[in-house]
Amino acid sequence: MAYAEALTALADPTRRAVFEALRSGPRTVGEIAAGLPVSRPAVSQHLRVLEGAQLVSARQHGTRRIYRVDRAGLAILRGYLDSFWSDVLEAFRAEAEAQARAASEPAPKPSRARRAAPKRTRRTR
Amino acid sequence: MAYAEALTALADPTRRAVFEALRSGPRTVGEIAAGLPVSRPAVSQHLRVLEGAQLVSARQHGTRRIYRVDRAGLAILRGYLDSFWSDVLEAFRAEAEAQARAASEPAPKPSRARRAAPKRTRRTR
DNA sequence: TACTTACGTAATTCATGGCTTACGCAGAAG
DNA sequence: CTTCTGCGTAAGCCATGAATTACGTAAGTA
Repeated sequence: MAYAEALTALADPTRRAVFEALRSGPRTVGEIAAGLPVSRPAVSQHLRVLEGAQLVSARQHGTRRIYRVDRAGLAILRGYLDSFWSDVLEAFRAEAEAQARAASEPAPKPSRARRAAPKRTRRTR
Repeated sequence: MAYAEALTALADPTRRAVFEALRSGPRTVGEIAAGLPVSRPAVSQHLRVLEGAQLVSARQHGTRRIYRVDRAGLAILRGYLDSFWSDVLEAFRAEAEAQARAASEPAPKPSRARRAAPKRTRRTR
């Protein structure tokens, strides 16, 4: 379920901008903040979230922290989307096949019986 | 920039659950809501957001609306991550090469001059 | 025609979280 | 040792948005 953190992290536009700032290579916090319309502490907070999602990692170099993209979070996210993608393709295939099978059958009654009505449970909260 | 909407849409856990409910095939709004701890209107609102992100699409069938995964949004998202991934790999390669070049040089002075200090602009908002 | 089903939409409430300022701390520099 | 730089953290404010209830509507059904 690690992809959840990555998706949450990348949902915010500013945080995505922080992430994109590291796209072309490592940067310090100050460098990242200098290119964005938010304060440096805001960038620090975003970097913490990104780090928690394994999307970035940091190394201390003197008094400055150098952040870089961590491929782990990206790999997790790509893996999730890939599995979803293949599942969807499989579902499409199965659906098309079922439809083709139904078209070649005599249809027991022309009545509009689409689908067995699922058991309905009361939903309140 | 369409990937932004997709990321925003998939950031919410409930909305992700709605999306996942369509992973194995088309479903009606009521069916989706029956499997989730939220009300049916909530599911409707989530589906609207997902539709705006091109992650799902709907077809009317009598009185019910059948939602299914739209591959467009997924493709956009995967494309964004893929391009980011390759950029990151390229940045890593360039960095490793620069580091290897620096290691084989005489190093003009053992002083700790790491990097040219970037122009500092006041940042407040 | 009246009733029921399966929705979408509007209005409202309330929690999440993003941003700021203020502060503290480690490391380099003098 | 003192000063400055670069950064993380805390507290507080405020906007965004997720959920609910109430309502309206179109399409099947009796």
